[in-house]
Amino acid sequence: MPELPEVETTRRGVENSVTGQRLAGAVVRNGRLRWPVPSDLDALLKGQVVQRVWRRAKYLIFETQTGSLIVHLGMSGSLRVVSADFPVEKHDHVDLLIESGAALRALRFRDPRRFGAMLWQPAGAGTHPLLAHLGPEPLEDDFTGAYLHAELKKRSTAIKLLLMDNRIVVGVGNIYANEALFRAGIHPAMPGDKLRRAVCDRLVVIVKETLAEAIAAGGSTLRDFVDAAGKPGYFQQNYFVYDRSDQPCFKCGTPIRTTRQGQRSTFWCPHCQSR
DNA sequence: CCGACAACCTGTGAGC
DNA sequence: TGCTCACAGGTTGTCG
Repeated sequence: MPELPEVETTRRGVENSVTGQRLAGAVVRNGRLRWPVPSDLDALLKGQVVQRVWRRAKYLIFETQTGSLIVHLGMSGSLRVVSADFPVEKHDHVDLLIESGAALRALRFRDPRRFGAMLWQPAGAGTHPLLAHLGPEPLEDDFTGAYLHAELKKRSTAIKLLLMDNRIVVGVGNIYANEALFRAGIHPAMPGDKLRRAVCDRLVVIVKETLAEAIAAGGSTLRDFVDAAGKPGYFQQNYFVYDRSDQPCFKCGTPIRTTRQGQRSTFWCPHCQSR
């Protein structure tokens, strides 16, 4: 489920419910995620006030006075604000308990595949090894055509794999790598060092636009998902190429082709993405 | 340093 | 229906 737009939508959906709130602790039903959830999570969080909720790459960071809780949604994770007595379902592995007057609420972490993570970092979260060596945020001003061109010059790997390499830029997952390359007219197998500066300028703008559009769409269709009793929805998205193998390209009608790169599915239009 | 790929885990849909 | 297989939005770790 989560690419960067969903993670950012989740952040926006939960931040008002937890910022400035005191935590009553945590309930860990299954701590066997990507890495073990700290066994003393309840004690670590009890009494802490959440000062802000921010995002770095696809990590959500709940900052308190004594440290930061780092949350990753993996492939299938979600976070919702529910009443603490709301019935627990099969893959609801962790509740972060939020004191809010008389009613106890929970920030409930669900993750069927358990590729997600929940880690504690006593100092600033930026010093955590997982966050220490990440490339720029795609939506920030330091992700520029000049920067991308300089990075790609060193590499002959296929551009799609480089776009998904978090040392170069974070937060571009499989869907948006496919979509951005279609929009930019770039063949996904093009070696990185073959992209001219002007093409990099254009690709950077397109990556930003593609992610920003998805965040806007997620925000509009998932507005109340944190309060909903049902499972969180996934925003309706008209993909140009993703998951459209053999279907006609929306621009030229040529059947969309599919292959694998780096053990991930790649979709492209052989006519529109000639270079 | 780089690239290739195995691994973590459950659910779902296609095909037989 | 039920079985088996391939694949799924991510990322780390290991190997050559």
